[in-house]
Amino acid sequence: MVCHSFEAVMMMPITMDKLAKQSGYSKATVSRALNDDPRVKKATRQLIKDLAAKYNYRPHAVASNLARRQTRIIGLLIPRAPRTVADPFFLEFLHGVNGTLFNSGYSLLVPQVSPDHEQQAIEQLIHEHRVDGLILTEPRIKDDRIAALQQESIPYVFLGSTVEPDVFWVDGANEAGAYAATHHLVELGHRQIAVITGEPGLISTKNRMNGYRRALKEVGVEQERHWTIQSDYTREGALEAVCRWLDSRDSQGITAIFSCNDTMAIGALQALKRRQRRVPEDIALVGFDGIEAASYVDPTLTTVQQPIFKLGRTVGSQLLQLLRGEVPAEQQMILPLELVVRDSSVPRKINANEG
Amino acid sequence: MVCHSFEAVMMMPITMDKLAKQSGYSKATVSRALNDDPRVKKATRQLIKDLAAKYNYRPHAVASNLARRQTRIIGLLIPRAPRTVADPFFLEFLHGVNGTLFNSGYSLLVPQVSPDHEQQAIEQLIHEHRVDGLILTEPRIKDDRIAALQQESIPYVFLGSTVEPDVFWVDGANEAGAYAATHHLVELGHRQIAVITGEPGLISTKNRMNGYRRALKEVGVEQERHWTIQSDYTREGALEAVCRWLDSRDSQGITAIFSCNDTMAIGALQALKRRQRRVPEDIALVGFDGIEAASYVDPTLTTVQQPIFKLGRTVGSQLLQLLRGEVPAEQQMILPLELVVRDSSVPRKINANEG
DNA sequence: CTGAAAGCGCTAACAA
DNA sequence: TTGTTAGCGCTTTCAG
Repeated sequence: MVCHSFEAVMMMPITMDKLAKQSGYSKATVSRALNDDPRVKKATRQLIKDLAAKYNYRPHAVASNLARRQTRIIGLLIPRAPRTVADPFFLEFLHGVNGTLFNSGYSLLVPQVSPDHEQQAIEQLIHEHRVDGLILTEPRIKDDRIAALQQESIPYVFLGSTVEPDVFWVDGANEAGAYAATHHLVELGHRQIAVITGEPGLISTKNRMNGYRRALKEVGVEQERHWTIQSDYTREGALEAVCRWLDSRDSQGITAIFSCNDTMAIGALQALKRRQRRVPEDIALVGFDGIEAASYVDPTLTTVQQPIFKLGRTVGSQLLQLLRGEVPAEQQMILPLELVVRDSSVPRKINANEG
Repeated sequence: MVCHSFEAVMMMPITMDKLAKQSGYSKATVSRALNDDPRVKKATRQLIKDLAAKYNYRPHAVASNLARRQTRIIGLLIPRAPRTVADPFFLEFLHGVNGTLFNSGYSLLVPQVSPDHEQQAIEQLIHEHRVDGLILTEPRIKDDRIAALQQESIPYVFLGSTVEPDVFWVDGANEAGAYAATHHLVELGHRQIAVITGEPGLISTKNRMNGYRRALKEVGVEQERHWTIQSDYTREGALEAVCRWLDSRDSQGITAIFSCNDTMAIGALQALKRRQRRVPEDIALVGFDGIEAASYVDPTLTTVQQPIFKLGRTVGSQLLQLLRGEVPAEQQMILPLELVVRDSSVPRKINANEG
């Protein structure tokens, strides 16, 4: 009994053994019938299935998994502190992944990995046979996880492009998206455009910075050192960093900000309000990701919309293919992004958008 | 092999059998040693553990679970469409639950249950031995799930109070919280206070409505029929419902709104903006839950703060106790809530809060 | 303190 | 088309 306070006196759930006895067939045939093995005669299968239904039989998932050498569980490793599963981007992503996998009978395991033990946690998940596959996020420029994973015989897919070749990944078009965002500001006449960066070392951060720089270079502007507001992809982090930046000389002359994600852009919005800067009149602001909150903060946030949910679905189905032993048509997939212009970059009267 | 493209030629992971052979002890002793059974001699245990470390041995979780008749997986059933795992409240709750359980070696399984198949999904999870315990949310006034669960010998805990006695649950003080929120509006001089309701049939909705009505009655105000804006706990739903309501005669004379959750309050905020009503000058607004967004929407949202994360932790630890066969000190727990006054109810100049 | 042996409930060769 | 027979890798009596 799992638990004393629950040891009700109930009939044991019926097992395949009993079902075999009852039906007069062998365990093997019962197993085949229930798994729709074409070798068993249609009539037999029907008979067995009816009996199973009658007895309300359910296969014991753990036993079946042991015999099949699988778990039907996928591990999803999401970013480490200070970010959490409560980051809206990852929630939506998780939702997409979960939908796809659950429909194929897989469940998601979301370990809480402490910052320093990620490597060890991965190894443990794999070696203890807790998962059939892994989804990893936020590849880093120098990413130890990949070398380690390549030692293992387990399929895995990254959310985000990797430096290493031969890795399956799905990503949004970060460089192009950041370019579009910055270019949008340039077209509005801005030249002195600051940037709020995410965690350094992440490939996504690098790609977005590259897009930002390309848009500036294109019009002959070189990014200045003090245009960079270093932050960590969190709202709190950006709120503080932007406040400090506004109080310093670094912010002089700046007329626009590109934020590497929406969460930080929302923090920036708060900082700008505190310091009495009007958005977009004093400083225009563009975010990245397209989380839901971007559409209802005030002013509404111009952003680069990622197909977050679809990223989740795509990652999920790539992994499913690998699990089935298929070779996905594409090893790497880049999904297009779309600039959504709202009030934080274009004053309301011009912008047709509704709040 | 799980997957052809991954059938690398790697050494099979070492099993307990080999470990036994290597150490010269039997499988039984090895198992005991690794599980810290006090019966094995200290020296032996050390020897075996060292060997295990040397060979980088990991117990096979599935095999161990089969023998132990457990899964170390907890099912978490969250609300059905139109709400999703992406609801900020549930994300934070999930985070709390996950933290507690993961530390004790449990993982969370979050099935995507289609609206009509919830009952069936629960039964399946249990009968297929996929989970050791369940966490359920949003008990309903007439809740079929409970009768069904009582047939099963599996521990479960609800987030939210139930009508049925003998059920383990953890809840915030909904009635008192709603009372405090409404009373706050009353104290500000409001008398015609509308309410945005969540899904009918949910106990939480009922409790919050009761608190709202009590605060009104206390000052001799009887709730009018047209003060009720029926919605569904979603932002989109509330946005539309409030727009319609504002366009109708029902809204005449109303000076304040109590929303049964923050997500809908944010929708209401959008609706009020669209219809050019100032908040709080024309209409004051109070939400419920205390999701993060409440602190950064404009105006910032007065709300009843639930200890969301703590609710998750508490539910998790109640369940853990049940799983260990212990009897929790309290079968039902009500956590206190706190009114957080922000700009949506009290004009900025009066309210000391910072944006 | 340790070992032998019997499962846990299902799947999968291999035979028939 | 079906049955027999071994497992999957670990835990757990029951003996010693």
